[in-house]
Amino acid sequence: MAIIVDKEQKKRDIALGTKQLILNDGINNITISQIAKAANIGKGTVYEYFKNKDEIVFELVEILMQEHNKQKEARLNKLTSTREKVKSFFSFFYVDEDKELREIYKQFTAIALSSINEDMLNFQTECYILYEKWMQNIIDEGIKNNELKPRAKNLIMGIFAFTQGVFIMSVTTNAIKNLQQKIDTQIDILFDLMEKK
Amino acid sequence: MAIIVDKEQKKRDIALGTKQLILNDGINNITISQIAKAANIGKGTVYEYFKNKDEIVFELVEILMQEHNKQKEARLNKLTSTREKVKSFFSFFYVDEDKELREIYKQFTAIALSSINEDMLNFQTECYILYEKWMQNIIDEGIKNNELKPRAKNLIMGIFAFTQGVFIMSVTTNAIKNLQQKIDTQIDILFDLMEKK
Amino acid sequence: MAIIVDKEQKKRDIALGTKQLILNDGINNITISQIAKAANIGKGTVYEYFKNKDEIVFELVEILMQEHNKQKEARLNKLTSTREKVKSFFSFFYVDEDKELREIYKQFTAIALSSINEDMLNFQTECYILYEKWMQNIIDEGIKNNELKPRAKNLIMGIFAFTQGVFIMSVTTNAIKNLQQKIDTQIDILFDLMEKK
Amino acid sequence: MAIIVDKEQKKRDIALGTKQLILNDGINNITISQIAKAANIGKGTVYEYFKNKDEIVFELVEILMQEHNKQKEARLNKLTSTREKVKSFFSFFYVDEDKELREIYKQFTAIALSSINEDMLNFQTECYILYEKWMQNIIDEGIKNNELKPRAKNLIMGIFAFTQGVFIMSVTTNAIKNLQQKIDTQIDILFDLMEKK
DNA sequence: GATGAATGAGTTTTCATTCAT
DNA sequence: CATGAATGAAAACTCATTCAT
Repeated sequence: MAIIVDKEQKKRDIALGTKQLILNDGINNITISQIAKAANIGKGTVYEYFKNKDEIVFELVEILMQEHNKQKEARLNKLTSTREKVKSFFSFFYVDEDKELREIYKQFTAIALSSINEDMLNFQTECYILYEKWMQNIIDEGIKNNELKPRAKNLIMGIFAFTQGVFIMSVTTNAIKNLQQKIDTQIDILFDLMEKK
Repeated sequence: MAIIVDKEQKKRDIALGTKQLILNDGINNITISQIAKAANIGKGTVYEYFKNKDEIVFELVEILMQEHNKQKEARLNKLTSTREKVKSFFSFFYVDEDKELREIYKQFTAIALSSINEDMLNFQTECYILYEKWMQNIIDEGIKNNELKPRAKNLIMGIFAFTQGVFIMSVTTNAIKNLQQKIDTQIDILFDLMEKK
Repeated sequence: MAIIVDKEQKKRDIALGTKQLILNDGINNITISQIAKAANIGKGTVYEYFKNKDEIVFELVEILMQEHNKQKEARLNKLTSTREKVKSFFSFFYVDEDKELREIYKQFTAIALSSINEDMLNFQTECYILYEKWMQNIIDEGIKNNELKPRAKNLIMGIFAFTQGVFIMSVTTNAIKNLQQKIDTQIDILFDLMEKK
Repeated sequence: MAIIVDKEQKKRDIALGTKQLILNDGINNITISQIAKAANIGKGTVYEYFKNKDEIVFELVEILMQEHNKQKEARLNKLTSTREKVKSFFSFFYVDEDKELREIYKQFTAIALSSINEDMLNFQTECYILYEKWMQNIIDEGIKNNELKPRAKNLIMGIFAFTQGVFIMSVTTNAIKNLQQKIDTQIDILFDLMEKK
């Protein structure tokens, strides 16, 4: 039992050691040698834990995602109004605190777009479902509190696609100057439709 | 006298020859050797026309984009209602006719996300501005025809981000089952708000 | 006849156009393309005049050498004392005026050391003989003028080897700080032995 | 445990394997492939030990230099008269025993002349300083033994430049027929001035 | 289990030379 | 005569993966 825990921990250590490497050089430009060195292990040992480089990145993203979700929850718990909660929810795309994860998310999305595989597809799907449910609960609570009209539920989901899209556009063009404002405005428009006056 | 070659045409030919290669194997998996073979020229000749592989992909995307825009215009001209025009405008993301360009667009976006450079940034920005103006004109016409309320203009622009985002989600997750319906529904919601009854 | 002259002139033009290229990038790093462009002719045309790159360098060195010798003669004619004439003779190795030719001489010597051929050998031999005779004449004149003892002739020739050697050392090590002083001192030592008091 | 390899020894082996290759084909005409084959290793392995071809040549020159210096010392120890010691010291430039090193020295000098770098400059400087000190000691001993006049020290150093220069001339021209005689004569002239009668 | 030395297939890139016009 | 487009051989270099210890 203890050994299994150790093995899991070592996988995490290797993956986490890769984080700075990715941030500095980009996923496509790092080598197994660098990963091994960053984790203070031999090159061959990397293969004891991962089948290939993509798996390491995958492990890293999973770890960071979990971490991020904990922080997200903590941040959300500090807020009371539903509007603020929703804004905080999507602040991932612009807030300085999430800069590193955002960079890795960008690179991970690039991989997903150019060479998706079953595992990544399932992982991304699970993530999406998790966030959708999470958002669902926030909205439900707002309805229960008499903050929002019941039909709010139907309107809010498009915001996922919008934020994702406007983020991609902000990264790949010069046309989106103030991302936070763009996202917040969109949320405000929706809430003006959804809130009970 | 020396052989006179239309350098621009030859660049186009090489780039177009690369298209099937990219569709089959993906940008990251093709070599200059393959590109040369596909264009029926020597490896060295490729370098007479392009500094590196990325430039070829760039050239190809530019050519296909121009082609696509001509077809887009033709399709739009056949339609009369603004609603249908807008739907047609964003049908790029699901219509079978644009499948190939969509695949290349995906891969190009992947490059943009993982290693953007000045040229790509400018190109993508120009594209975005072009499409925004185009859409602007469609809406303006709808307003002029008394089809739409004047404030329609302000509402429609978020649709770019939405379609982009929902497309990415449809490709990277299993959660988006019917992309066309998702996009059309969103457009319908907006038009129900914008149309004069 | 006129055509032959033209052809010779064109050869000279091509070679001279190569000079700046060599000074900037080094003989090993310039291409036929660059040479053709510098001479404002086509790449194929270069081959009408030269069999290969080495021949161009060769032609250039011959031209510059002739030019240099004219200037050398002019400089020497301005001087009266034999000692000053000898110093001026070897000032090639340090004087700012000859900097460019010195750089090309360096690179030419490098070629000679790594891959000498019959033609280069003959050319270098002729150069050496020319300079030896020239120096001979200077010394003879000094003897005729009763400036030098008759046996001076036997002593002076080692100076060729010395200057050549100390120049190579000044270029390939940090140990030779003041090349002019080193050369002049050596000449002074010899003249103190050779001059009639 | 992993295979333990004496990395330094392996570097030496690779470099030494390159020696015959250089002697046969010249530094500029050998490839990494050839070097790998000569050392009975894979191409990639070469890069585990050296960053590029120049480094290998460098390593080889350092090894051969050390070897040479040991032999030089042995030869010198067998001699008693200072004159003979000095002649032996510079016999490197003509003696058959040092033919191979001389060829490599030639090619190394060619590299130094055409594309010197910090490391080569420092190496060559160190070599020069070493030999200068060595010669210094030989002369000092001659003075202590009452063989030479004390001022001998000042005269002898020019011999380095002379031998270097006359060697270069013997290689790049046909004008130097008997190199050994030229060098020995020069040394004799100096000793006639320096020796106590 | 862990290691890291060894590998060689695979890729990019260069450029002197040719030759059809 | 002049050209410059086309070439492909040849070279450097990379790196994921293997495997003997």
